[in-house]
Amino acid sequence: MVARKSLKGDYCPSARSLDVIGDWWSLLIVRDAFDGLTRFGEFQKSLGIAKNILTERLRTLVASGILELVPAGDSGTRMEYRLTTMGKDLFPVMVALRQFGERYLFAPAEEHSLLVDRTTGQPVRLDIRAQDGRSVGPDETVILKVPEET
Amino acid sequence: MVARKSLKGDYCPSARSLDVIGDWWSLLIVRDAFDGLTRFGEFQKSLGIAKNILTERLRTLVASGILELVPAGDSGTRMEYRLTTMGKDLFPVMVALRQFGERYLFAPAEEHSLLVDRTTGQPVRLDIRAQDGRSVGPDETVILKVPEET
DNA sequence: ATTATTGGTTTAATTATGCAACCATTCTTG
DNA sequence: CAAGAATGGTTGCATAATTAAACCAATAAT
Repeated sequence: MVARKSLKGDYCPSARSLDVIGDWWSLLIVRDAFDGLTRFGEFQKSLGIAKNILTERLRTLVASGILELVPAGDSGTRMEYRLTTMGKDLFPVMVALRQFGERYLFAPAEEHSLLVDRTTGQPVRLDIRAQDGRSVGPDETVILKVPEET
Repeated sequence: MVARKSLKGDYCPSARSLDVIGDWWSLLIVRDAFDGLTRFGEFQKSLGIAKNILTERLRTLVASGILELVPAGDSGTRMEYRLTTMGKDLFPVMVALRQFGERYLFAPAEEHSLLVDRTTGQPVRLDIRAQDGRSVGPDETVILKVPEET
């Protein structure tokens, strides 16, 4: 392996996102962060990830601006990892993954965790809509490519 | 390494999704498939991925039901890889990744490809809404955990 | 008929990941 | 306040995953 390909320079926004959070563990860490976990040990226990890998991933997520290290409230010098605003904006990605998994990766009767509206307790929906409010799928959209710069 | 951890049995739908498409290349292949690519060589050229890895990933995506092999129209015996219905249902994941990338991973003046409504040419939006239509963010939702079975 | 393209497979080298052992600092508890 | 436990790592080694490059059979083009 020469080096894993970097997609930093790709013109496609999805590719750049995957460059930041597209590895095996990062989105699972982010999921746990959305779930309220903040401490190294919590992530490690929850994910069963090797500690050295967790160290590196947390460092990368902090460097990317998705997590930040803030002093833990418990009157000590310990720190905790929290989602930044940028990190919280991965919410739609998590919801989209969840929706896909719910639909295709569980047996009909199999139970699974559920994302619900805090106030009503009802499940939430994810929609992709045109400006006029129509719901659109992949066949109703086109990706406009930006021509190369000269 | 004993083996990369499998998340098949996780009760969290996001985790199961990541188990299927959470590796480094799969979503990039899916992105290209949404972009209209169908042939082995097209993916290989577009992604710069090693051919043996591409072989394995395509096979896995077919086995997962995200891609299917169909006879290519060009009067030969060659096959092409096409998104299944299940594969097309990854559309929201791709749009969410795109939206995140657009917001955070491009310089203000930097141009990027754009997903637009085919009929109007206007950009599309992605929203997460409660049943009553309110747009909800991470702080307005809770994940209900299914208790362990006894 | 000959050559080029497609769609791979195989091999060897390198990187990434995991596990276990270790360690310094901070908490807790008697 | 001393001693042990918990936290949050680091280090070293073994194994798995990824890569580039060479190779190859079947098809397509000339």
